[in-house]
Amino acid sequence: MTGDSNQRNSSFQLILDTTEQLIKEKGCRQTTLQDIIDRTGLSKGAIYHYVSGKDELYGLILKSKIELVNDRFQETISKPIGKTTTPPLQMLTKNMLAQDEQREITNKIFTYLMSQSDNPKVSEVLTELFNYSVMMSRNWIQAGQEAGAIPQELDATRIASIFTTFNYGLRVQSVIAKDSEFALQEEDVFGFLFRSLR
Amino acid sequence: MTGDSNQRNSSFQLILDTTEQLIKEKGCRQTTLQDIIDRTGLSKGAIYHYVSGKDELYGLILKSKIELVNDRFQETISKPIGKTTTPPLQMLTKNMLAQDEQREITNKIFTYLMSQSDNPKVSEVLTELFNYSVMMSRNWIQAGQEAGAIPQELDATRIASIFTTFNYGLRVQSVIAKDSEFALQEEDVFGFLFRSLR
Amino acid sequence: MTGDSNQRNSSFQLILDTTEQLIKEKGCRQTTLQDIIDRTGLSKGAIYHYVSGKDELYGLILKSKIELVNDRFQETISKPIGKTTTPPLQMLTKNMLAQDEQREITNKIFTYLMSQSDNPKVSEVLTELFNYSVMMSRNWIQAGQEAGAIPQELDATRIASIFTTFNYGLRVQSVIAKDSEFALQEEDVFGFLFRSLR
Amino acid sequence: MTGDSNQRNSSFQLILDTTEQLIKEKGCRQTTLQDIIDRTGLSKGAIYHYVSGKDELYGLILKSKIELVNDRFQETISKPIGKTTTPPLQMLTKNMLAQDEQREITNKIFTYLMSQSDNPKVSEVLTELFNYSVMMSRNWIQAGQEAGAIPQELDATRIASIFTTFNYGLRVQSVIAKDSEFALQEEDVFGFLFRSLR
DNA sequence: ACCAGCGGGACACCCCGTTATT
DNA sequence: AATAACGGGGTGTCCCGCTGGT
Repeated sequence: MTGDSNQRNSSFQLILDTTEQLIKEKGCRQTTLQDIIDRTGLSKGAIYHYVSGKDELYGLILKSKIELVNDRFQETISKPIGKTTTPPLQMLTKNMLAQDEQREITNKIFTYLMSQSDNPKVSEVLTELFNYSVMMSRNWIQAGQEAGAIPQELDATRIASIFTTFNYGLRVQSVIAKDSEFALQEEDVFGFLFRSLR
Repeated sequence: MTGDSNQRNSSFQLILDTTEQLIKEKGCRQTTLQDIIDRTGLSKGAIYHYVSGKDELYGLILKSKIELVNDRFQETISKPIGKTTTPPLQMLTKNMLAQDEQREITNKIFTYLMSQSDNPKVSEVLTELFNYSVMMSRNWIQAGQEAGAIPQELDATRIASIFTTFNYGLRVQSVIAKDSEFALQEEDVFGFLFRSLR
Repeated sequence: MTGDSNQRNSSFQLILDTTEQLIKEKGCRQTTLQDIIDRTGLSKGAIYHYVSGKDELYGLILKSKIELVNDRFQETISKPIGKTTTPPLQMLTKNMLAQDEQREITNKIFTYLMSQSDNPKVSEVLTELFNYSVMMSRNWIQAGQEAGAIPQELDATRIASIFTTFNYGLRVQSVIAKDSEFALQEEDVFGFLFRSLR
Repeated sequence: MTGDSNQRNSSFQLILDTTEQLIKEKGCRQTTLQDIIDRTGLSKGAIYHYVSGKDELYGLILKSKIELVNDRFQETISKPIGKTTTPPLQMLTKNMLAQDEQREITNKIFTYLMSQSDNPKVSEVLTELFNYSVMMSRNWIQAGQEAGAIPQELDATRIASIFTTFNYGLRVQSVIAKDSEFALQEEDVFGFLFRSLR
């Protein structure tokens, strides 16, 4: 009984995990359905049974990644914050500039999907993601306001939009100008965030 | 001789213009070589004679667009600026949020190329573009500083990087969240720029 | 028990009716199992529980349609015929040239199955159908002979074969040359039938 | 020069001939592009270069076959006909009932295309073919009339339409009821044609 | 410099039928 | 009776390189 349920989940999860790994290794465009077939051992039909195509597959992975990040984030802000904004701000800064695997892969998928945004389904996922990001950010700011660390008079939604937009800018930068002499450093980003919250 | 050379140039320009038009109509991915061949009336060989493939072609168009924008920008800042930063800042704001054809098409190509950034040639073009944008922005800020409109003690390069990054964020936003309730408005962007320059 | 049986019948009938409707809307080839699944709300397994595949399903629908037509026909000829052959001949003519939904749909299924006649099961259904048509036609002619409307010396079976063959020809014509200037008109068909029965 | 031209023709012709052979062996539906690729040694791209798909390919083969048959027919009727209609009528009868390879293969392709007649391109080919057949038939009848073998007062076009339609009926019969006890025999068909021309 | 046609390989989408399970 | 998971194959289409001509 659970075996069956696991069987199903395991195939689907296998597709997700395998694809993620392949994206990590080869990038989105270079990862083909054939690659996924070869590595999962599943057939084309089996994969098509779970997802309606590459776009949806990538969208699902991106979503799950984002949700994972958010869960971690929620955990963090649910802990009591001190009087100063500095510690969480620094954490946020690091988050935005992180070059770890998670951010790397979400960036790859994100850029790939952006280039497919003519597709309404894709566009929808992307917009949804943007809104979700803003709302997450707003939650965090409001928590900061309640804790007295961020001025009450600031419009949390606006600041959240600005943060999110800037964050996307950083994502772009990390893709196209990773090694540029002009790439933003931690102190620059921190300063930007700090000034925005005064 | 010049006739011949002009002939070539005109063919080359024809390819560029036609492709741009096609991108406008169908998007980058949907535009095929066959489309370009059909509409230009040129042969595949002729196209490959000028460019090494679709990516390079798109890169060239993007470059030319950016240069065109910059030329206009340079013109603007070469005119004397008044004592207040406001007027040029407002212009900049409008520029960053513009939804006109020029920005639309550069966004399309930009997102397309970003998804191809595994290709070193593409990546190079993109980085070059980023650096170019930062340098342009820096020029503008320095001009502002010399005119006394922007405080001397600000690091022009850093601010330029932040502006450029934010600008890319806005580009992303205009692609994925054009109609989101959270999309940034003119006053938000203006406020952000203004605060950054104090 | 009967409830259960009715349940099954209703599922089976649902499949038949839904498929017929889909064929009417999209044609045979364009109608996919997925369409049937979506519209019936049944699963693939359920469908395969009742029929062995698309071909058999279509065959069943075709058969039921033909039987329905024949039932109506039998009814008609079971009524006493007058001295002249004209009225039933005209009716037959109209039948052969009818462009109504029934004939439309049988034509669609018929042409589809013909293209699958490599399949022995399909071939069998088709041959059966042909024989059935000839026999039906013969019944009618014999009734006419007994009534004295058709000369006794004619070989009913032969005439029936010729009628049936010609009828198939008309089916073909209605599929491939519906609007051709050369398409047969009612008077042509009537003349042909009339001359055959002298 | 001619070598180049031949090279092109030979590839194209190879595709046509190979496909015809495959249809003969496996039938239309069972013949896949892969089969054609394997046997011709050409690539999918090469085939796609010559034809726009299976439908067009089959249409081309059918057309060439029909034209070939017509050429032979034209040759025959260009020879002087005697006073009686019998000899050419018998030839026509044999033609209509022929079970030779030519008729076999045109039947196969014809039935296949009929099942695809939702496709406008296919439909067009089929209608064209019908009209062509009627016109060929009319030519023959008119020749007979001029030679005095067929009564002048008959409407050649009408008779031609009836012949053609009947011929299609015979094609259907040869596909679906080849071995039926009711299948028309030579004498039946001859009788039908003979009576039609009185 | 420019044209023309040929050819190769890859990929995404989609579909049908079967099997394991309940 | 009915479901979900799965296998495998087919088609259309694309991008790009090659060769020979002008």
